Amino acid sequence: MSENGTTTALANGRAGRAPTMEDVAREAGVSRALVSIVFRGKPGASEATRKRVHEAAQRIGYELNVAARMLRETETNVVGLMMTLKNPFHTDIAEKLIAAAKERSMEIIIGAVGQDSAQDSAVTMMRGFRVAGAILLGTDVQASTVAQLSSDRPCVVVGEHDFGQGIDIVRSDDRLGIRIALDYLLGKGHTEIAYLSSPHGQAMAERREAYLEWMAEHSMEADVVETEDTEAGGVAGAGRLLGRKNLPTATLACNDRCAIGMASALTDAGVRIPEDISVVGFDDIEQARYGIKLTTIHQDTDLLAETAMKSLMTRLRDPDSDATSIIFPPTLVERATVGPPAR
Amino acid sequence: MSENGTTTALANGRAGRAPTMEDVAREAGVSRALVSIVFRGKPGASEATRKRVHEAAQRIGYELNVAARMLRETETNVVGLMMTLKNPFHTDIAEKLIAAAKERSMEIIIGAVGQDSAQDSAVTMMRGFRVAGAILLGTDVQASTVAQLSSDRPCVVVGEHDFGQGIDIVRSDDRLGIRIALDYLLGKGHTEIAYLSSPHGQAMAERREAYLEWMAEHSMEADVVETEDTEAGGVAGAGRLLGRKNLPTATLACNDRCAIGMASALTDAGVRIPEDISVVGFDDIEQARYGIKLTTIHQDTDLLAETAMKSLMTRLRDPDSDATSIIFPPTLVERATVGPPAR
DNA sequence: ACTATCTACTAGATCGTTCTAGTCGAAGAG
DNA sequence: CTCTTCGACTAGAACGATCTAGTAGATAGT
Repeated sequence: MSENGTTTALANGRAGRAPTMEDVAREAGVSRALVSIVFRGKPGASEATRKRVHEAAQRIGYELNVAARMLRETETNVVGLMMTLKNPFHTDIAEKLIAAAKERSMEIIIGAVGQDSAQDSAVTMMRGFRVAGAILLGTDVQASTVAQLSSDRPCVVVGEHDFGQGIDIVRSDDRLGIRIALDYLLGKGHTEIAYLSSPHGQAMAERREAYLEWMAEHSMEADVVETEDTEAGGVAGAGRLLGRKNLPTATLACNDRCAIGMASALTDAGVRIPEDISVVGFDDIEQARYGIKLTTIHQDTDLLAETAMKSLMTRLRDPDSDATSIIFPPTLVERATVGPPAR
Repeated sequence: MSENGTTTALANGRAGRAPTMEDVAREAGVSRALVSIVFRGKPGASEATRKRVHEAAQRIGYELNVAARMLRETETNVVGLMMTLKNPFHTDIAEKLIAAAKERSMEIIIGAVGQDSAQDSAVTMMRGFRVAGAILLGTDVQASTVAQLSSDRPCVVVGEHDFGQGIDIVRSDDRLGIRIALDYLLGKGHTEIAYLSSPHGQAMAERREAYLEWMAEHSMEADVVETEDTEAGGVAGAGRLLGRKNLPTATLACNDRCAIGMASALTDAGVRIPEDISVVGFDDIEQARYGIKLTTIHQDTDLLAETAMKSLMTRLRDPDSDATSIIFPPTLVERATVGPPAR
C-alpha cells in the first residue's frame, strides 16, 4: 500500500481499524500469505517463523476476521444449530454439541428460535452464513425449515421424525418410551391413566399415538388431555383434570416440563403425589431430579449429541452417503412420583 | 464474466455455488449495485425495480452472503451476547434480548460459555465477527474478558458489578435484595439464618457481603455455607447443614438454582419446608414457580433485557457518552417456602 | 555437474458484497 | 433555452482473508 518509509511507522495503526494480516505480516517481516498459513496451521512454514508470526499478532492485538475467512474459504467448518433457548432439553444437548464440535475444531453458530418458533430467521441466518451443515433440535421442526436448509447442505434432526430422504435423524424411540412408562404404571396396578398431550411436532404426535395404541391393546379407555408441552401447559392440563368428578389414578405427560407444571398445580390443589395420583414425565431434564423428583423416561443427551455430531461429520465427508435414522431406546428412571393406585 | 450468448442460460446456475447478487442482477436485468441497494432497503431504486429484484431473487433461491456483507460493511449491526446456556436466568434474559434486537433490526450472535466458563472462545468469536457491541450476562464475567472486548467496542454487563470506566452496567441491587429477604425472614421471627454462598462473580460476592453486613447490624451470628450457585451446589450445601447437630430455622440461598437443589436434598432427608426450615432464593427463575413454589427475590428480566439493549444502543450512537450503571430494586415474591421458625 | 525433490516462502487473483463516484435523462427554475 | 437539481441506475474499487501458481535455495540421487 504505502511504500514510502516515512509513513511506515504509522501504517500499522490505521486509525480506528482493526489490524489485518497485512499488519501482522509487516510486523513479523513476512508475507501476508505466510501469515495465513500460520493461522490455519497448514504446512509450509518453519517453526521459527510460526513463533515469530504469533508473537507479532499478539503484539499488535490482531484477531482473525471471520467474515473475510468465511467469504474466501472453499470449505467452511461452521455448522448451524437451531434450538429453543428456553427448552432445558435443548440447552442440555446444545452444550454437549458445542463440546463435541470443539473437539473436532468445528464452529457452531446458534440460531435461536423463540417459544413461538420463528424458524425462518434461524434458516435465514444459517443460509446467510453458508454453514456446511445444520443440526436441528426438535420440537416442532417445520418441514419447510428442513427443506430450505437441506437443499444446500446436510441436515441432522435431533428428536423429531421423518423428513423424507437425505435427512439424518437421531432420536429416542418415543413409542418405546411411552410403552415402557405405561407398562411400568400397569405393573404398579394403574388402569386409569390419563395422557397430557402436546400438538407440537412429530415426536409428540408419536408419543400420543403410542399411548393410544397401548391403551387399545390393553383394552383401557384412552384419556387424552390436549394441552401444551410447557410448564404452563401442565398447569392447564391439571386444571382440566381437577374439573372432573374424579381423577385418574395416574398421568403420563408428553414431557417433563409439562409433568412438572401439572404436578405443581395438582399439589396446589391438595392432591398428593404419588399417594393420590401418580405422575410420569418424558425426557429426564435436569430439573426432574430436584424438588418433585419426577419418575420419567430418560433420554441419553450425551449419546444423542455425540451421535448427531458424528452423523453430520459423516455426511460432510461423504455427501452422497445414505441418510441414516439412528434411534436409541429410552429407559425408565424411577424417582418419587409413582406409587400404587389410590383406589 | 462469460459474455457469450450460448452460456448465458447455464451461467446463473454455476455448479455447486450458491447464487450471488450478480446472478440476481442478471435475472432481473439490472446492475449488481442496484440489487445491493434493494436488499439494504436504501433509497435509490424505484418501487417497480425493487419488486422485480425481489422476485428474481426468490426465483433463483438467492440468499444474501452474510460474510461478504460483514466484510465490506463499514458499520455492522451485529451485537455479541455472551451467556451460559444452562443458566435459566440467562436464557430468560437472552430470549428477551433477542426480541429487543429484532425490534431494532439488529443481529445477535451468541457466544455460549459452558458451566466451566471458557470465556476466551466467546471473546474470540465476538472479536472475530467484529461485533459492534457486546452484552455480557454474568455470572462470573472475568475482568480480562471485559477488557479484551471493551477496548474495541462498547460493552454492557448484565448482573455483574464494576469493571472500571467505559463499561455500562445493568443489574439489580443485590445488596438490597438480600436485605429485603433477611428483613422478611426476621419479620417471620427467624434469627438463625444460614446463607448458601457461591464463590463465582461479583454479584455473588456482594450478596454474601450484604448478608454478613445485615447479620452484623442485627447482632446475629453469621452462618455462611460455602458452595456453588447450581442445583448440585444446593444439594451439597444441604448435606453440610444436615451434618450438624441442629439446623438453622431459615436459609437464604445465593440464587434459585442453589435454593432448589438445597430444598430438594432437605426434603429427601425428611426435613419439611417450611415447617422445619424456611428457604428463600434469589433471581426468581421460571422453575421457582413450579413444584417447590419458592419464595424468592424477583429480578425483572424484561426490564433488565430492555435496559441493557437501550444502554448499548445509546453507546453505539454516541461512543463517547459516559458509561452508566443502572441498578433496579428487586422485590420479594412470597410463595410457599417460608413459615414461622420451628423452634 | 545435472536434474529432481523438498521446504520455505511470496505475488496476485479471487470470494460476494458495499461504497464511491460517477452517468443519464427528466423535471423545474430562471 | 440553459442551468441546476433530482431520481434511477451503474462501473469499478475496496474489504481482508484464502487459494493458486509460482520462485529461490537446500539437499539428494545418478
